[in-house]
Amino acid sequence: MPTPDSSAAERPTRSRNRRGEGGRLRQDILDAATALIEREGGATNLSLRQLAREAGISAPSVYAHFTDLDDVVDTVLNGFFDQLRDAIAAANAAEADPVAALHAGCGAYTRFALDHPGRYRALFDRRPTGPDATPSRPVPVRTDVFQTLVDAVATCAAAGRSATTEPFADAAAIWAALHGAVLLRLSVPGFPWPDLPVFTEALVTRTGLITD
Amino acid sequence: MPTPDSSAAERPTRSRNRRGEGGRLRQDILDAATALIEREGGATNLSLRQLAREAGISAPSVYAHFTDLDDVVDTVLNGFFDQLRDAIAAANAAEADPVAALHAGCGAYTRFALDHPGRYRALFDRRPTGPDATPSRPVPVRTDVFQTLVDAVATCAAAGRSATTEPFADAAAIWAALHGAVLLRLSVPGFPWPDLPVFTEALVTRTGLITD
DNA sequence: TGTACATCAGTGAACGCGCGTTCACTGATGTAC
DNA sequence: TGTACATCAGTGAACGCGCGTTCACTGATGTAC
Repeated sequence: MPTPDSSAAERPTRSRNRRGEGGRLRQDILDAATALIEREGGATNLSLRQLAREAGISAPSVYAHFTDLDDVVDTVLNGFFDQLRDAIAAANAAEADPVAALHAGCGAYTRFALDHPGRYRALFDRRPTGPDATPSRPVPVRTDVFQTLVDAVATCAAAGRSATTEPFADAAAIWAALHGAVLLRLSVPGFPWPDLPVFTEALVTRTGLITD
Repeated sequence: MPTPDSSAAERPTRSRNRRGEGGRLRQDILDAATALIEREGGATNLSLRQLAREAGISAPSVYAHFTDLDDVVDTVLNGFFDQLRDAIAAANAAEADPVAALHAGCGAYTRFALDHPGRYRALFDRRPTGPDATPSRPVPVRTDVFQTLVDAVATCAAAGRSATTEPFADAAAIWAALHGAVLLRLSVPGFPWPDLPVFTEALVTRTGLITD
């Protein structure tokens, strides 16, 4: 019995798709990218060869389905944004009371981030596209995800449950607070952070000027 | 007149230090790292050769003063933490009124972040050091910087100007909100963010349960 | 004052590596006759 | 039903590049005599 050849792990292990089913590799590549982003804690430093290895194919095979590594990442990130938006919307819709709905949506937001830290980081880890900077990552942050939050705050205000006079600004404040709360937890893991749900609820109540 | 040789730009241009002044290169390397981090918007992807190019020296020269690229980055980041802490402390100390002092400190925090986005990102852009992850960046976040904030909140509470019953937790909430506010601005530059000073003040007032 | 020498600051070439991308190719699968 | 062929999914080798790190070196500066 020969010792396992470590370079064999680099060889494609995947069995080929049947004719007409070549499109399945596309999904496999996206799944591999997701797994890799989650494992690496972000999309920075992701390489095409690493992705191919994860998917069990050779590097050039990626080009049959995507123009670029950026193309893969763009597609994956858009899927993440959809997942996040859907999670928030579902949590929101499950509560009849407007304040409970707001809290539920925000809770879903932070839960998504802490359950999938790599995904969450990848969504917001953009380099500035300044004059000198390389335009490496063109996908903008999908601000439609944020709209759910504005609506939830506005609904609270309409029901007389929030003292806000500027739902947009206050929703932005909540968003910022949620973002900071989860990112700091990820960046400073050794810190004695308070319990997240309690923390989030207090934060939303105060920042959103929620009243009983 | 020969056309400028583009590879000549890669050649070291720096004039050598005199004997006994070799330590000056150390500072030049740190300055180059700072410039590069600021220009690149973070310390991720910083390379030793790029650093040497920026400093006008050859790559191996770095080893005379640092064990590693990580060693350079660690040193620079610790300096950034000092700058941030000093900026907050100075703003804090300039105000006699405890609430004004808290606001001033928080204002200094967000100003530092937006004035030096690359520096700020570098401070908090840590990859998780999980089982599979490479332990590439060992510098922990310097939480002593955060202590200033806890003290400022506690001082407000002692003066009866904050309704907080948990200064630590509420200071953590303020920190998270500040962090999110600046990072989201950097990550989502196209968004119609409210004016930062106003935003920050409202955020601190609400999250810190500040009273008049 | 002159000179041989030690030291110091830093260089340049070289190594092996992983990368993105290209190109000609292979061989299994399905199809036309 | 059998067979020649087109297509499709994917490979493997090769390229030039930037990287971290090593090593022997160079040549200016200071020092001992």
